[in-house]
Parts: sequence; structure tokens; C-alpha cells
Amino acid sequence: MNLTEALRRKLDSIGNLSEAAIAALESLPLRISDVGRGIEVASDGHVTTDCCLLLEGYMHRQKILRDGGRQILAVHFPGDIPDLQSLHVPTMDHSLVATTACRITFIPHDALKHLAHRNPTLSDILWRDSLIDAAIFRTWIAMMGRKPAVDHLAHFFCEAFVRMAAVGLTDGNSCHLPLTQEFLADALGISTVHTNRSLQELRDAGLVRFDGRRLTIPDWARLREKADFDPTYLHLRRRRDFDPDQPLRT
Amino acid sequence: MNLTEALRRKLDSIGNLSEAAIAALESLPLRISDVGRGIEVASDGHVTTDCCLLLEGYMHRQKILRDGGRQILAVHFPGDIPDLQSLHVPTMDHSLVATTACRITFIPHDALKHLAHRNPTLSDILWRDSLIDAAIFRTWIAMMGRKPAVDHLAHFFCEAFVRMAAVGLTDGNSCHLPLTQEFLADALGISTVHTNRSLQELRDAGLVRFDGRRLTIPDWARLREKADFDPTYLHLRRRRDFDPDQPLRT
DNA sequence: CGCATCGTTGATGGGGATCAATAGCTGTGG
DNA sequence: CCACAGCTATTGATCCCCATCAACGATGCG
Repeated sequence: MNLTEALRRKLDSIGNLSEAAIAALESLPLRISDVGRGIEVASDGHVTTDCCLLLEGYMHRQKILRDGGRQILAVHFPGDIPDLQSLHVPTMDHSLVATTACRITFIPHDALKHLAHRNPTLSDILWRDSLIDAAIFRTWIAMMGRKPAVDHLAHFFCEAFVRMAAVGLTDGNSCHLPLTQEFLADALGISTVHTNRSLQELRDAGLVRFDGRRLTIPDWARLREKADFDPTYLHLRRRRDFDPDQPLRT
Repeated sequence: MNLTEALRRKLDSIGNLSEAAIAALESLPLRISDVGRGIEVASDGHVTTDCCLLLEGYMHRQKILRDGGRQILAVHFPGDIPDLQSLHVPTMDHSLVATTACRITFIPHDALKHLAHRNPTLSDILWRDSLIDAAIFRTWIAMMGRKPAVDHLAHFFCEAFVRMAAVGLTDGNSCHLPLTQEFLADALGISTVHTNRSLQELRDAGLVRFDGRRLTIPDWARLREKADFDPTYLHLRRRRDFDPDQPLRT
């Protein structure tokens, strides 16, 4: 997926982006790079000078605590700018990691700032994107604080699916989602053993099929119910595409 | 506290705000309002047309789940703009509530947007503020996922104290913090009973004194250690004021 | 002074952590 | 093409942190 395609899909899913803005983004001095699985593209505590646009593959953000524990904070799909916050908060308070091998593009902060200052519409939509990022964090907090592991896991799958659907990365009722159970555990804040058992519970209930690479949702309505999932917090446009009764159109 | 004072302290703590920008903010059409304890200033699911600047008192943001559970997402102090995100995401995905009686000022979105478009410096600092809001969410996620209740509680107190210190609302090693144990429980995602016992543990260890109104930290170094607290994520300027060895200067 | 809110304590149970071991899977090199 | 190494998934057993239930003080306010 190239820059135009990835960004168009992404920004189009959350706001109204003009062709002029797209063109402006493409005029930026870009540096495309392929990074291997597990590589830290931005490290906790370091100061950054570029944002990163994900073109292909999967990335995630994480914090490693002093006792060695890992907490996954976010999962990112092509089209995302996972460390957009670094534009105005250049010191990283977490790390950005390539979950799988992936292709990314670096965008220098100063160039992006310059562009944003000349193009308030673009600035607004990027700001909005960073605010939706925060809305997802809030929902995760609520899930971690007030839901049992199985429901939380169900919610995680709902969110991943809807977000991927929003950028056209789903295929019917399934999508590519190469995450290990250890990864899911660190995202939900539970143990790998308990993750395994929660997965089985969802699987046995016929709500989800997941083999570490591909997620399939045989019964959206029931999964949504189990997870108490309400996509409002993703603040997507074209909400009708994600109507619970018609969630699988792409 | 008036508008100039509250905002100056707040924005000054996180970035470099020009006098021109302050003046511009003061020129906005403002509507000051007093709201009683427990009032919902902005409600989950509703569409807003104004942001809210907190002048006096305490506010918080929360999500009520379908099963009735409540998750506190953030606590706000004077100078904060608790629903700044509504500027570009006007549909609320949570509620903004007056924790205590408080005095607030409404700022119309369109006026603020207009101002931001004409004053990129102001826009950037507000954007930055909303990104720090998100950084706090990330830290809460890590605490909820990977820390036992006592440590999490200790961390909550550290964060509250440092944030209040940053806007000059602390007094030596203590500050006003009128929160019930039920509130703390809903913020940490634990039960009130367990909150009570965790509080006792901190108290008995001599790390914290807290009576529901006032927080006192007799031994900052040890509390910080217990909480594994690192203020980097608050992205404050003048970090020296919050050096662990000298945390109590105001 | 009566009621409501809030804090405290004890008892019991459960969701999930931890420990430990087995089995499957993937890639890599000989 | 096989053998091995390393990672990932799965399962069972045990334990503990924290939830829940229930009751009793304390505090404050009209």
C-alpha cells in the first residue's frame, strides 16, 4: 500500500480530507523504510524528530515496567500514524514496536508542523486522529477496570475488526490479525494461561475463531453483545457501514 | 481563580504561551457558570458545542457501563480543560462530571477553532495539552494492567500531587484532594473495600496520609519508589521543580 | 437529633496468577 | 529432507489477590 492509498483510507474514515491536503502530504520529504519484527522504531524515553506512517504490516505501542512487565497500549494497522503524538510531545513515554515485519514512512516533525500551520484543515484532522487515539485508551481503561477477561477479549476483537473494516482491510467476516496469545495477554493485562482459556471460551461459544493469524467472527451480533461493544468511541464517519446488523460490508 | 490565572498556570506548565495568546483567549466570548456537585456538564453520547475550562473545584470524566459499573477515566484540577477533545470530537464517548461544586467557563467550539486557526502557537499548545491527557491514559492502562492495587493507588497519589504542584495548588507536602474511597475505587478499577484496605496499607507504611479531603505525603522518595512513579509522562516543563529529591517546592 | 453518606472490619468465594509439564509449530542449518 | 532449537499453544494443579456480602461505626448536615 502506498502513501496516498494508506492515508486516504485512514483519514477518510475519520474526517473530510481535501485533495489539496492529500497532495500536500505527498509533497513532504519522505523516507520509506522496511523494519523487521520486534524492532523498536521509537523508544521509551528518547526524543523523536519524525512521525511514522504505517504502510504495511502491524505495529504496537508498549510500556515496559521496571519489574519487567509489559503492557501493550495500542495496536496499529496500515494507514495509522502510531506516534502522531510525538509531533507535539517529542519525548516518548512508551515504545513503538513493529509487531510484524512492516513497511513504514518517516515524516519529519518540522515539515509536518509547517504543513499543518499552512493548512488548518489538515491540522484539524490530524488533531482529531490523535483524539480518537485517546478515546480508544479511555475505552481500554473502562474494559480493564470493569470487565472480566473474556468480555474484554471479545471487545478487543470487535475493536480490531471494526477499525480494520474502516480502512478496507477485512474480508467478509474475517481479517488478518497476526497476534500471539502472549501479545493478547499483555494487551489485556492478564496472563497467557488465562488468555488461552478465555479464547477457548469464546471459541466454544461460537463467537470467534482465531488461530494466531486470522480472526473470524461468525456471529457479530452475539460477539458485540458479549463485549458490550459500542463503536461510538471510534468516531468513524459512515457509521452505517458498521451498523451491527450490517457489519461485514467492506 | 480567574481565567487568566488558571489558564496561565496550566498552559505555562506544559508549554511556552505568549502574552498575545493569553490575551486572545481572554477575548473569547465566555460564559461563567457555577455547577453543583455531581452535575453532568457533558453527557456520554451527546454532541457538544463548547469546551469547559475549570476555574475552581474538581471535575472528573467517567464511563457508565451497561451493567451499571462506573469507571473514572480522569481527574481534573483548576486550569484544566477537561473536555478539550470535544473541540474536534464533539460527540462525547464519556461524561464530564463535577466532582465537587465548581466554577467553570464555557468556551464555544467555533470561537476557539477560529482563534486556533489564526494563532498556530496557541493551537499547538492546546493540541499538546490534549496529547498529555492521552499520555496519562496510557499510564493508567499500564497501572491497571500490570500493578497490584496498592502500587496503583500510590501512583494515583503521586500523579495527583505532581499535577497539582505544577499549577501551584499544593502546600508543602500536602494538597487538597476531596475524593471519597468509592471514587478512588472506581478510578482504580477495584472495590471500595479493597480501596480501604490498600489505603490502610499505605498509611501504616507511613507513605501517605489521606482523610478524604487532604492528601499528605510524608515521604515522597518512598512513595515514588512504591508506585514506580516516573513523571516523564506528564511532560511538564521545569522538570527540576519536580525532582524526586526536591518535589515539594512550589 | 435523625438520617444519609462515608469509612471500617470480618467472613467467604471466585477470577485469574503462578508453576509446571506436554505438545505443536516454524524456521534454520547440515 | 531431517533434526534440532526455539517459540507458541494447551492443560492441570495450586494459590492468592481482590470481589462480594454483611454488618457496624463515624461523620456531617438539615
